[in-house]
Amino acid sequence: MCPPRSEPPSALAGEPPAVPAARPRGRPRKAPDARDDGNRRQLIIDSAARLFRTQGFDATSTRDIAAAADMRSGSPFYHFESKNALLHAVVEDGLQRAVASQQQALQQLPAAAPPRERLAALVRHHFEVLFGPEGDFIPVMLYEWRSLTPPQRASIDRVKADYEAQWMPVLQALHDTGALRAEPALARLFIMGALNWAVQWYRPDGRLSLDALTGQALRLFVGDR
Amino acid sequence: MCPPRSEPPSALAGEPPAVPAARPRGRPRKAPDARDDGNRRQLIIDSAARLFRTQGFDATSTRDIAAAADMRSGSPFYHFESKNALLHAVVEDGLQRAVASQQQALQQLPAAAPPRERLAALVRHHFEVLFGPEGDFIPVMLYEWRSLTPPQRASIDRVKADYEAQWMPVLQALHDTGALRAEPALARLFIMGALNWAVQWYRPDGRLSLDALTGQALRLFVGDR
DNA sequence: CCTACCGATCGGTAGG
DNA sequence: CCTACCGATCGGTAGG
Repeated sequence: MCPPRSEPPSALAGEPPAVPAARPRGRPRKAPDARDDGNRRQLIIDSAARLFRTQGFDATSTRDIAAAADMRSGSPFYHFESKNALLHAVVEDGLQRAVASQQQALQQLPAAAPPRERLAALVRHHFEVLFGPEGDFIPVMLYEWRSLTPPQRASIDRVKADYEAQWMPVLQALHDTGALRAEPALARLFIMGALNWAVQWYRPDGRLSLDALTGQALRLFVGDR
Repeated sequence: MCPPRSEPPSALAGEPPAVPAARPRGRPRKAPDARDDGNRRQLIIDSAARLFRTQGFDATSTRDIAAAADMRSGSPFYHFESKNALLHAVVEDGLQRAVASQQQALQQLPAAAPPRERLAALVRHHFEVLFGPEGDFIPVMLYEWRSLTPPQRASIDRVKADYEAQWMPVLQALHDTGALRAEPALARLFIMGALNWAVQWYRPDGRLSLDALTGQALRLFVGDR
C-alpha cells in the first residue's frame, strides 16, 4: 500500500496544474465562468490537512477528502495527480505560510530586543502555529513523513531549513551569554522536539494558556533572565 | 481503514489465546509436540514491531507480517484476533519491558546518588530503549496511537504511567535545588518530548555517542552541576 | 468536475 | 498453522 515511489526531480514543486477553461455544469455558480479553481484547490488542501491530521494519511481515503470538499470521488484528481501529491501540497503549503509568519513575528520586535525576548517570540509563534486553525500541517508533516517520496522530502526540507535557520542566531547569542547551556545546533533539536511534542498533551482550551506555556518552556531552556 | 471500534473492557488485556493442542504438520519440528507457541507469538510481535515502525501500521499488511515471521497469510490470526490486537500487543509488550529495565537502571545506582545522576541514568536509559534493538515499540506507540481503540489506549496508559512516575521524584528534587527551572510535571513533558524527538534526527552510528547526547541533554535541562 | 468503472489489495474466516 | 476464499474498499482513470 503506497510504497514510496521515486519520482523525477521535475515533479518536485507543487506547480498548480494547467487549468483548462472550466465549463460550469450542474448547479450554476454565482459567476458562470468565474475562475475559482484556486479556491477549490485550497479547499481540497484544507480538507485533506484536517483529515490527514485526525485520521492519518493512509487511513484517509481520497473519497473522504472529496466528500469533505463537497465533491465526488474522482474530482480531487482533477486538481492533484495523486493522493501523494496532495500530501506534499498540504505540508509545503502550510510550511511556507509558517516561514512567512515567523519572519513577521521577528520583525515586529524592537530592533534592540535582547535574544531572550527573540526566543520568546519564536517559541510563542511556534505554539501559535501548532495550535492555531491552520496548524494541521505540522502534525501531518511529523507523522506522515514516511509517506512522502524522497524528492518530496527534499522539497519540504528546503522550506523547513528556512524556518529553522531563523532560530540559530538567537540560540547562538543565548549560548554566548551562557543562558543556553547546550550546543546551539543540538539545543535547537531538543527544544523544537519539546515544543512539537506538546501536540501530544497540550489542549488550548485547558487551564494553561499559551503565554504560560511559553513562559515555562523559556524558563526550562534559558532560565529566568 | 480501521476506524477505532469500541470494545468491551474485557477485551482489554492482551491475554494469550487459549491454545489448542498443536498437531505439527508439514516440516516436522525438532521435538514433535514442543510447545513453542510462545516463541511463535513473540516472533510475530517482533516482526510486526519492526514493520509498524518502518512502514506504519496502516501501510503494513498482515501478509507482510506473516511473511516476515515465515508464515502464510492467515496464520497471524491464529495468534491474534485482529491486526489491531497485534498493534496493542506490540506496544504493551515493549512498554512493560521498558518499565522493568528502567527500574533496574535506577536500582543499579548507589543509594546516595544525587538527583542529577539519577536523571542522567533515566535519560541514558531512555535513549538506550529508543535506539536499542527492542525499541521499535516507542515510535510505534507515538505514531500509531490513533489506531488504538480507547480501551487499548487506557490499558497502555496504565503502563506508561508507571514509566513516567519513576521520573517525578527525581525532577522534584532537581526543582527543589533550583537546577530544574520549570514546574516538574511540565518539565517532564518537555524533557521527554525532547528526548523522544531524537528518533527523528539521531543516528546511533553517527559521530555523536549516546553518552555525549545524554550529556548535552542534561546540560540543557539542568546545567552542569 | 461528474459518472461509471477497473484491477489490486486488504483484513479476516471456514474448514481441515 | 495452511489453503482457499470472500466482501469491502481503495487509488486512479476514461470519457464526457
